[in-house]
Amino acid sequence: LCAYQTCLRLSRLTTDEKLKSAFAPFGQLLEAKVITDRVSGRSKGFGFVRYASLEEAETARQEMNAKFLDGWVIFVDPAKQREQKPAPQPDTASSHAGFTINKTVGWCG
DNA sequence: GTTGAGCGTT
Repeated sequence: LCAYQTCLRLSRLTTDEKLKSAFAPFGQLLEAKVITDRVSGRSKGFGFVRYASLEEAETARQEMNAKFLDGWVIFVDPAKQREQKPAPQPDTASSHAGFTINKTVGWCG
């Protein structure tokens, strides 16, 4: 992975600009987004920020965790990937030696 | 004008 995502629990008054301006000086902010409700179009009360390296995310976490933002103490936590990995199922093809038919796996070209 | 233990529209 080339980026570290961070989940933020913040005030409803906080917007993307406030989030970006609040977490920008701590590192290279690749993405700063406040989750808003699709129906009401207002903030859900949390957002996400993505940094280019881990130390930047750690610095932002240590500097902005449990700090005041828009009159509200926010929480900074590592976020889970939105794209969860498909399932790293172990291939049992090589386990059954002898019964393995020539399965075409790994044809990248 | 509302708020808090958790996770998002590409």
